[in-house]
Amino acid sequence: MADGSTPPDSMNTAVGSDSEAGKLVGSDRVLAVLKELARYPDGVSLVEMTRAMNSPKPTIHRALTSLCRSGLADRDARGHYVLGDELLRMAFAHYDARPEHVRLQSALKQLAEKFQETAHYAVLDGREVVYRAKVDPHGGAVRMTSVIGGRNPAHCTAIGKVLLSRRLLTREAVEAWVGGAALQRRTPQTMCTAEELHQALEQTRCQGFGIDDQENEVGVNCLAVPVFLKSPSEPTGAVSISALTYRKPIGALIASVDAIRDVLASSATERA
Amino acid sequence: MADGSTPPDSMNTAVGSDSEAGKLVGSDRVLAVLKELARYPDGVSLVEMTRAMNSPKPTIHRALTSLCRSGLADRDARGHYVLGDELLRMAFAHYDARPEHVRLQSALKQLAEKFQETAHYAVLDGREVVYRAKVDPHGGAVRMTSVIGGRNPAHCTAIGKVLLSRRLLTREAVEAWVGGAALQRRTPQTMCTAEELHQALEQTRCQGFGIDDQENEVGVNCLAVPVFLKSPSEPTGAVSISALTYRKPIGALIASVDAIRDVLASSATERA
DNA sequence: ATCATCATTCCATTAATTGGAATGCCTGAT
DNA sequence: ATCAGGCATTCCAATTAATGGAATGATGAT
Repeated sequence: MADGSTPPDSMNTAVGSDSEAGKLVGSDRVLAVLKELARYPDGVSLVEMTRAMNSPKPTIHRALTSLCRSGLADRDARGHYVLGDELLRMAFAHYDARPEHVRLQSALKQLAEKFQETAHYAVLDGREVVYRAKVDPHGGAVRMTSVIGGRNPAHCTAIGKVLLSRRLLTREAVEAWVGGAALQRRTPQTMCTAEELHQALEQTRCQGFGIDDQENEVGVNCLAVPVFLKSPSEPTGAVSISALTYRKPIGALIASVDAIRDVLASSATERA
Repeated sequence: MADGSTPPDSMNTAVGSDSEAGKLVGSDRVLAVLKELARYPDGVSLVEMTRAMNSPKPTIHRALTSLCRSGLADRDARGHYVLGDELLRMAFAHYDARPEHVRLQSALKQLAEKFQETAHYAVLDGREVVYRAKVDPHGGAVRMTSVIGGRNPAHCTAIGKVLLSRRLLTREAVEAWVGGAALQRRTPQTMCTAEELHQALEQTRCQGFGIDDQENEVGVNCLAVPVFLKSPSEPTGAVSISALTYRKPIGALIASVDAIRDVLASSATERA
């Protein structure tokens, strides 16, 4: 079983391919160690970390010592380094206090419970969406792998499409946004050309909600409606319901769109 | 409304009284900036941070730049610095992956739903308990202010008492643990002497669960049962239900203890 | 008892941090 | 349009801390 440590893969948005990075120094290296440390929920020994960062042992040792001193890291019973309570407290407290979350948490819970599916809130950041809040339903045997702070390409998610639909009004705008690089294909359904995307955005604009019919992951579909936290015209982000296709096909989600809007409306006024 | 920024108070376990700390340097200062940054959910400007840390502007600027470079901090629309998506992703992903959490998350959800009260999992760390997982019930008008990674004195919490009851077997042991410093009084009910505490631990040992009858906060009571994640004899931590006294007095909690144990037992076997 | 592995400490060299001061940039007032 | 004030950003020489190869403890397995 999970004895020692689990050096996982699959992470990171773009920048830091930790291992062989261009030799970071000083504080940057300490921060890189912190980020690497987060990848080992079971803890990691100094030598393992040394290998992962391929840096001399004393350097890593100092970095870890520094992290421990500030409470951002801790050592478990076996002497392995793990993320510290202080870091977790920091992150969760900050998260709980963020205005967008306090205003959406209850709505997301209601949605997750009502539909027994995962509810997300996410914002647009360039060509990707960033998940800012997430509520899982209760009993679910399967769980979404999404994580707060995690990302997905905007063009193949319901949230991305509904947010893009209000920004990319013309075919030219869509083409400019798509830019040189082709859109990543995630599934056979993914829309990978500016033309397809433009069509989809037109439709999204008309109906006022975005859908993702297994365009990001086979077997999962999604419906998203925009959320206006600041301006009444510019959405700050969008809320989505992600469902397993076999249990709740995209048609069922579309049929529920009014119910979703009701939940959002009622828990918005609740605070207003 | 929440225009600028909100420099809060009330935090930290012991060590870093940020503001006038003994002039940290190098990476330590960067980490201190990171911790301070977490206190401003609405973001903070460079000068504000400069004041908060009372350090020269360029230094803080470099620290923040460094944090941004690694994704641990970001800048919002107004140019204010906030905790970065990367930090949140890190913390939440790490949290989700921790063995103790994957094994308890579902049980806590069931407890929170069943009793419509907040369920916690916490471990003992010296004279305090550290909350490691938390699930709030749905509709609740009031919410516990506890945060994951947060702490409370062990002697006035149900979790602390049930865990201590298995470690401090004799009156002498209790006295040694209490040590010189008197136990902090949180409410009129708080047990502040070794004698009182020893009595309470005796009873806790007999009944196999710990209670906190408004000993930590007036109007809130709590019941905790130990959890054995590793060894079958030494508890790794404890799970508690925290309830508002007027809604569910301590007697009601005690009456529910078997139901609580059932939930824990069933979701333990579920994974075994 | 011996060996292997890992954590920790040492210290001269090296290279990065430091912070006072100057500059650039934006916003709002006149 | 112009100016003032507040803020972010950049400069640079002196200083100070980080660096890492090597030595030393600590720990546990054979």
